Amino acid sequence: MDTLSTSTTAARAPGRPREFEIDAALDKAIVVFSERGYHAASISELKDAMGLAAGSLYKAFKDKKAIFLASFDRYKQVRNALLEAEIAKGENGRDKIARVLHFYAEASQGEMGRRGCLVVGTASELAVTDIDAAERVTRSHARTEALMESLVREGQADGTVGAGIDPIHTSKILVCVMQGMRVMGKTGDTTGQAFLVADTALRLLD
Amino acid sequence: MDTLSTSTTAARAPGRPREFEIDAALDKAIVVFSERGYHAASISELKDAMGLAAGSLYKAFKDKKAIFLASFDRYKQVRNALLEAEIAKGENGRDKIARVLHFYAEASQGEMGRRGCLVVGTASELAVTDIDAAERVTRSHARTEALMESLVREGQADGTVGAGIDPIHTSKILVCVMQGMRVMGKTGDTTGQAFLVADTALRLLD
DNA sequence: CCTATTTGGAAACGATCATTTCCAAATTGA
DNA sequence: TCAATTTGGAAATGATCGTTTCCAAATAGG
Repeated sequence: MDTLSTSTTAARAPGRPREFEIDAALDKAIVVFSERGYHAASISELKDAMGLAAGSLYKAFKDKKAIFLASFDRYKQVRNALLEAEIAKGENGRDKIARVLHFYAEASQGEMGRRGCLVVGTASELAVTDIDAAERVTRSHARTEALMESLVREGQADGTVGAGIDPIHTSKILVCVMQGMRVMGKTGDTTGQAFLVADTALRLLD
Repeated sequence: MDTLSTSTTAARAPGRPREFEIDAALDKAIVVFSERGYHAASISELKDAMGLAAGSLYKAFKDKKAIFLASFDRYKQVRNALLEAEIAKGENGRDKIARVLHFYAEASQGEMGRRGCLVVGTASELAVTDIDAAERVTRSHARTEALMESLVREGQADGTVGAGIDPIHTSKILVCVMQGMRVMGKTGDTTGQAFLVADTALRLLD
């Protein structure tokens, strides 16, 4: 609701001021939702992780689903910011694509890998039964696909990606590879394998 | 437990005989678990879908988790049989790999796509918190990876797959692509796209 | 026919779930 | 200083969950 006012110096609303930061609390909720899933994450667990009383939770959010959707949006915002910072370091189209793949490979390993991707988890557990969750997943996939397509075209323009490949088909398979890496990361096989997958995927750009 | 005795003509156990077939009931449970997930699938929902009373369910299975694991094992058995039948139709290594990718592409579309893959769902929802589920997911991934690796080597031997590619790296990325297709299928985008991904993935074999 | 054993199925069970209620505390505007 | 408003937090609420209990029905062995 008033997420915007946290970044401005707006006149404070009447009443006792909130004693916790919404975004910091959501960052804790993201961990719980990611590794336990939506249904297994109880309010009791969430409030403990977020350091809040149940009453305070329900004053900040309408219900459990609202907590989840806010966590999802926060997750996407944070991850997108990190991803774009990584892409900005790239020198050309191919290098930028490699950085995206490595970004996902990194997230698919160790503790973060076992924790899992909130988008993949939402697609698996909620997309069929909840339209709001499904819309967010669809939007996320579409955005990632559009990003990859633009990077492929950038690579073709600067000569680092083969002129003969199809940007649309290639962006679709790259998104599949990234989602698949996150699935594999949940059972955390031996470290380093995700980077092998990422580097092998680059062959699709030749 | 006595899954074996159903296929033999063993002397019947004492007591009233079971009036339903375990495998047929599990096939119904697979649908519920796949599209709702483990935690959202209630016993009430499962017994309705399986056409059983709760009491009968608990005489056939120890608890909800046992129903799930039996469903998972049944799912893998059925899908593996179908997949191997499809592979058997292939004329060479590359053709067999194409058939595997198309098998997953087909499953990633329409109603079956929305229903989802029980392996992917289990990886997302249960792998972190349940060791029995995690072991099954890991075993499934390992098996699929070994299968793809053998097909890559077969293709290299018969000349339909490039001699220079790494069978291990390539099998890993192919598994990622297949898992990723199943994730994308949950939000069921426009039909036919999964097959484009499958065909594009074949470029990894050149 | 009799006992032992197992199933089918309805009803009951305690536990846990998401959510609400209630009251003291903290703030704003008048 | 005095309403009005909002939060923090503990306790209570009703619903639903997974599971068990209970009894009639159906089989096998003797």
